[in-house]
Amino acid sequence: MAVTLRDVAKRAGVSRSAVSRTFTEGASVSAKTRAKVEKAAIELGYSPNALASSLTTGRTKLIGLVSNNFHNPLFLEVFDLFTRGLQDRGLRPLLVNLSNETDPANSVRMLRQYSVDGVIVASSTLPPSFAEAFKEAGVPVVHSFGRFSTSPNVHVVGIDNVACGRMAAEALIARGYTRVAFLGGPETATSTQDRALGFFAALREHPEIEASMSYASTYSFDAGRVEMTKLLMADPAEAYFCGDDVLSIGALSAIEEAGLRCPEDIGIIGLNDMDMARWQNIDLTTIRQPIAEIIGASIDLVVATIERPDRHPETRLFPCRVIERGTLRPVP
Amino acid sequence: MAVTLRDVAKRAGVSRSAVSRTFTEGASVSAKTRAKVEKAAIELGYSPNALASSLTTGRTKLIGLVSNNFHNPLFLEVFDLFTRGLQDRGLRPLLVNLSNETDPANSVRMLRQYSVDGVIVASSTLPPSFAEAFKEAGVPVVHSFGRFSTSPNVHVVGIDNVACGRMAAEALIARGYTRVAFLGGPETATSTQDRALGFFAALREHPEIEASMSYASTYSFDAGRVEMTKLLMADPAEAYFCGDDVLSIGALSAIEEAGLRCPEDIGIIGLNDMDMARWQNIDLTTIRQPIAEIIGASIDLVVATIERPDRHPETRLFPCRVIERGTLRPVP
DNA sequence: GAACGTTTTGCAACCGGTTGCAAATTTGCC
DNA sequence: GGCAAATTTGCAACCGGTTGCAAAACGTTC
Repeated sequence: MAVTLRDVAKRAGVSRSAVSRTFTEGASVSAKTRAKVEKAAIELGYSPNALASSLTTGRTKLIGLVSNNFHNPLFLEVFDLFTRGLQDRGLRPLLVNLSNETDPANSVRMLRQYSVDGVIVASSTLPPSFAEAFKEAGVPVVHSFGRFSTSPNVHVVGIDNVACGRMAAEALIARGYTRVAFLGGPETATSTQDRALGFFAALREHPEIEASMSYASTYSFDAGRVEMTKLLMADPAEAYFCGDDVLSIGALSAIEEAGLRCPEDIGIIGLNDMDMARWQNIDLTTIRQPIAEIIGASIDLVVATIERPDRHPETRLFPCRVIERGTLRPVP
Repeated sequence: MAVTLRDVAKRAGVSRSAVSRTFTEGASVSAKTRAKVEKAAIELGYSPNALASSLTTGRTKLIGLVSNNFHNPLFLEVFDLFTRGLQDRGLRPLLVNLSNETDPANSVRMLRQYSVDGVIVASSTLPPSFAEAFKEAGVPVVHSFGRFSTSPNVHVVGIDNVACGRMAAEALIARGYTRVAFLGGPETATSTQDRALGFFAALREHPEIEASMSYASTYSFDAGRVEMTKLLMADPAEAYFCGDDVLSIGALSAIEEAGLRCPEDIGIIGLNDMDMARWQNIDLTTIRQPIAEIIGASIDLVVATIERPDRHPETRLFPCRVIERGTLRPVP
């Protein structure tokens, strides 16, 4: 069925090497044989077997794309950008859905079996050790949306979540809120931990402001709604920094359901600026995370690491900024 | 760096064949050598190279997952289910993002280079010819969410869009609307064409009901909002069947923006029942498309076709049903 | 212990490519 | 046309596995 190198060689009347060389960049072939080979290849509908060649070259152009975020609409944008970015560089994404798994062993084994050239871990909830497991197995790896560290063991690309927490606090303070709160994602998510850190650090400089904190069980609409409903029954704060946009939207829904209005009764600021945040019926004030830049840098970094595996681990952080929309009252 | 069959064989003091056989299901190895080999394999951290073995076995366990829907939140659910479903069967998804490409030639070539065992085309907008190109290239293929045909050339799994259009019309009629309309997706999408067909077929049996139609430029929030805004400026219908949920949400936003209420002033019924449709601040009445079943069947079918490539093309359709929520007035 | 049937084993060829090397061809120059 | 240098070519070995086949080892039975 499949047409191979040998078939083309026979038809073109040349050796197999000649055929191989016409399909390898920068190999030594005369114009004449190249023409013969190309003609035969087209006639037979030949295209080289990438996996067979990987055996000798050691490169598959396969990149493992590992994620556990298949319920946050932001990640559709993330997958879109990753797949397009990889394709543009001639690389192929092998997608791994972690679901509830947190042990890297299986993923490492599987991706090594497929000899991926590199791995991108795209998750803001997995611990650094997850990506490190790939490094230990000798697989070039980049942790996208991962936890910032000054002395990282693996490449990390993302944002400074501590700074974002601080930025959120300052945005609330600037708008004159005096009773604020952080409604975080899951307590175990590194992103939530860091955002809380920054949020409360900023507030420590403003002792006059009352602050509290609670956790949603996941980064999801339902969890945000449930948690906010609970908060509304007690004595809610004037404004909330929500762990991310989808959590914010859940909270907004709870507020509306309770017959309250946003921002008149309660303010909300999210984080991510996912596509949906600008939908007019949501119109969420949020902190933009520059995902296109993060993803571009992640791909660049994994490619660079494939070329020089001993490259020193690096952290690349991108600045975030507040996107002013309709869920916080304006700065006075 | 990488540890190979030969290393394990040497350490275990057996032939390479013996090692290969201990890792192949149902091969003939004595308990004694198996134990020796496994011990050596663990000590060296060996796991077999899936791509090398694919050379002789002809199976890579790689499945091409091709889609052009990276902006519709429904497809995050779709990718989640596909990746999990494939993983559960020991298969690996190689993701292809079509973006604006409609010519299958590139995808076919690329996926053949990677010797995928099969391909799943997940799209409700691509024409049947797209999936057929894979079949012609000898690659087992299933078109998920594809156009229903009584004499298909390739396997199709999805819903009967004509029947859904009819169901939508009947739902509106049953609720006493007398001026209705279809706000479709892009005119070229097969799903929109078929839904329109069914919608107007049902209305032909009710000549007393006024009906009209328009197209949104894409299946997206913005397109739905823009189109509905335009419609509201003229003389809008009492109720709209929108091409899908995300279009519906855009339309809802436009309605709200115009100071109108739903369902009091205008009714909306969507299609898909994506996760977001049940969010309380959206609460969209819609027609549920059973995506988990569709995806499960698609995987089963591609696996079956890999085993018997000459399998006769088949259409598997799953029934849809109306999910009653808050954007249509109740049945009297 | 011999004869026989079963398992298990290793050899060697193969899957579809790549690549170092030496031989063959071409090119440039006088 | 002759010669040296440069380019192109094919051979053969290899990448990391699998597998048909014949030989070797094993287990039974008498």
